[in-house]
Amino acid sequence: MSRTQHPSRDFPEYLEFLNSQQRNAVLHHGAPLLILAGAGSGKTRVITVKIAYLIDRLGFDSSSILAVTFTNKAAREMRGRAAALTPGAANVFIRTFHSFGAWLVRRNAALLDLPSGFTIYDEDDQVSLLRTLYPEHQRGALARWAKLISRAKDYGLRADGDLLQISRDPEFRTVYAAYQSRLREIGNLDFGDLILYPIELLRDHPEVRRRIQARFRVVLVDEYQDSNVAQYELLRQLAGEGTYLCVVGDDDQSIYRFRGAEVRNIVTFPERFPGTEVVRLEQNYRSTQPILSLAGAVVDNNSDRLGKTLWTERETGPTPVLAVLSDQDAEAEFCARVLRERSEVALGETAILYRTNAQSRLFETAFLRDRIPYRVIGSVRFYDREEIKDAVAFLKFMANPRDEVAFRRIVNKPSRGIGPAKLALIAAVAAEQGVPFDRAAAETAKAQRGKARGALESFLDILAAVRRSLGAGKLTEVLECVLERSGLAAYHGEQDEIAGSQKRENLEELLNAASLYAGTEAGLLEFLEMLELDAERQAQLAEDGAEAVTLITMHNTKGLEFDRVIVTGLEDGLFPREQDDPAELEEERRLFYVALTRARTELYLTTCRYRQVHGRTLECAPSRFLQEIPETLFTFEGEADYTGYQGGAHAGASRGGGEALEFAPGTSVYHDEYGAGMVYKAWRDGRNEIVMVRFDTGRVARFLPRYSALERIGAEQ
DNA sequence: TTTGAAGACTTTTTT
DNA sequence: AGTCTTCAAA
Repeated sequence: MSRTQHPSRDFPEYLEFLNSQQRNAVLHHGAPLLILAGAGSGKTRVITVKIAYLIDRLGFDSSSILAVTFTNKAAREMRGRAAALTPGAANVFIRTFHSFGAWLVRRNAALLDLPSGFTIYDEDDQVSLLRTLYPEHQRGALARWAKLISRAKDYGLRADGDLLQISRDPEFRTVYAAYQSRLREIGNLDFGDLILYPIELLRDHPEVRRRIQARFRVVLVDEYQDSNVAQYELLRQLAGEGTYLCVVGDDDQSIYRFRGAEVRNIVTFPERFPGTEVVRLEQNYRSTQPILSLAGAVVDNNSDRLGKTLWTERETGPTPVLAVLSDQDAEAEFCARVLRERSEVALGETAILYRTNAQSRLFETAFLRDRIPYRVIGSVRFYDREEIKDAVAFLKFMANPRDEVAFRRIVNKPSRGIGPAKLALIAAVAAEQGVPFDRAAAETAKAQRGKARGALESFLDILAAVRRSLGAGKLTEVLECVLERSGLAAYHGEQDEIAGSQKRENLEELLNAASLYAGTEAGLLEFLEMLELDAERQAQLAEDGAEAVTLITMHNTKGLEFDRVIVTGLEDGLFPREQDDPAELEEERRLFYVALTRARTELYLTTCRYRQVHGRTLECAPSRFLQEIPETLFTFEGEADYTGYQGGAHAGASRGGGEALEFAPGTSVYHDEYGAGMVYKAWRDGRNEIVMVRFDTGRVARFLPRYSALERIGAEQ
C-alpha cells in the first residue's frame, strides 16, 4: 500500500535494492529467460522479487505462478521471502519437482489408472519390492538394480526405452519390466514415477495439458543445473504457447550428476527454448575477495563450463587457512580449537563441512567432550529410522492394503509367530486371487488351526482396531492406536533399554508431527506424502535453542551461507573419491566450489595425513584439489609444514595414480598363512591396490589387500 | 519359528 | 565399524 502512495514512482521500492543485472532479470518477461546466477549473487532475492513483481506490476494472479525448487527447505524459504514482499505471494504454487508431480498424479490418478491412495516408495522400499520378485538374489545385487532403475527413470526411460545408455546388462530390461509391473499392481509410485507419470499424463491427455497450461502461466525453476532429463521433459510439457518460462541456475554448482542431473539442461536451454534471453548475475554479495579467488582457482580447472567471473565489492578479509593435520582426531581437535579460541564468529554462524555423513562422528565426539553445542544436519533422515519406518509402514498399509512391502514389514514385527512359511502362503493367496493382503491374510487364517490361526487372527485384530480408529479426530490418535495395538511401542521401548537408543522418543516426535493432520483417509495420505517427500532432515540440537555449530555434508549446504566455514577431510580418495571418471572428478570439483563459496568471511581447509576408514588406518595424500590452488591464496597452520604437504612424505604413495596406498613399500605386514613379511613393491591398478610381499620365510607373493587377510604390523594405530 | 552367534560384506552425495 | 546374512540350536 505504501507503494501506491508514490504514483510518481513507477517502481516498487524493492526494486531499488537490486543491481542492474538483477533488475533486468526481474523486469524481463515474455520470451523464456535463463538466469545464470553465480554463487552468492542474490539469486533467491531475484526470484522472490520477480514473483512479487509479476503479481504486483504485471497483473499475474498469484495462483497462476508455479515455482519449482530443488528441496522443500528451499521451497519454504522462497515462500516466506516472497510473502514478505507482497502478501499475494502466499498463494503461489511453490513445490519441488517431486511434490508437484505427486500433486498432479494424485488429482489425475484415475486417468493414469492408479489408485488415489497410492504411497511413495523410497530406495529401501524399491529394494524390498525387488526382493519379493527375486528372493534368491542378495541384497547388494538388488540394490544395484534399484539404482539402475532409478537412473533410467531420471532419464525419462521406461522399461521399453533405450536402456543401453543405463546398463549393458541384457537382464536389466527384464528386471526393470518386472519391477514396474509389480509396482503397478501394488499401485504405488517411486520417486522416478513422480516425474514420469506427469510427463505421460500431460503428453497423452491434451485436455489435462491444456488445463494445466492455462492454470500455470508462469513457470519458474530454481537450481536448474540439477534438473535431470525427465524433469526437463516435464518442463517441456508444462510450457505451452503463452507460458512464461524462467529458469535459474549455475553450471558451476551442478552436484547431482549421480542422481541423473544433466548440466546439459542448463547449457542447452537457449537452443531448446528459442528466443531465450540470458541474464548473468556475477556480482557476489556474500564472500570476501580472498575466498572468491580461492574458489575461482578451484573451479577454473574444470573444462566443461560456461565460464563466469564473480566479483565482489566486499572489502578484503582474512586469507583462507589450510591446516595440515596428522589424523582425524587432530582434525576434530583443530576445529574445536578454532571454535573455542577464535570466538569473533558466533557458533551459529559456523559450519563444518565434510564429504560423507560418516565423518560427522568424530566431530560429535570431540564437541560433546568439549561441550561445544552442535547440530548435525541430515546424517540419518528421520524417516529412514527403523522405528519410524515401522510405524509408517503400518500407516502405508492402511492407505494401500495392496502394498506388499509395507505388509511384510508390519506383519511380524514384533514377532507374533508369522514367519516366512505363513508369509509365503499369504502372498500366494494374494497373487492368485488378486486380493489385498489383509484379505489374503484372512483367507489364509481360515485354513489354519491352533497357534498359527491365532497368530494371524491377532494380526487381523490389530488391523481392524486401527481401521476403526480412522475417520474422526486427529491422526495422532490413529497412530497411537497403531503403536499400542501392534506392540511396536513396547518393542521399541525394550530396544531402547537394551541399546540405549531413543526410539521411543522418535516415535513421540512422529506422534507430534501427526497432530497437524486429520485422522481421516485424506489426512493420512497428506501425512505420508509429507514424510516421504519432505526430506526435512532432523536437526539435533545439543542444547535446546542454544546457538550451535552446524555439521553438514557439502551437498546439503547448497543454498546456505555462514560467516565461517571449515571444509574438512581434503584427502585424495575421500575427496575427491575416485579418479577414474574425469566427469566425476569435475563434479567433485564443483562440489568443492559449492563448499568454498558458502563462506562469507572466514574459510578453513583441513587435510589429514592419516585417516581411519572402516577401522584401518590409511596414509593419505592431500586432495589433488589443494594442489590446484596457488599457495599464495592460503596460509598454513597445523602440524606439518608445506614441504611435507607438497608430497615429500608421500612420494612413495603417489606412484601409480596418486592415490594413497595402504601398503606402501617398506610396510611390515602379517599374513595368516605365510606369516610376517615386508612389502617391497606396491602399485595401484584401477581401484585395486596390488602389493608384492617378501615373507620372512623367503617366500614372495602378490596380494590384493582388498581381498586378502593381509595386515599391517608395527604401525601405530 | 525364533533366537543367538559367527561370518561375510560394504562403504558418497539425496528428491 | 557396523550391517546384513547365514547357520545352528532350542
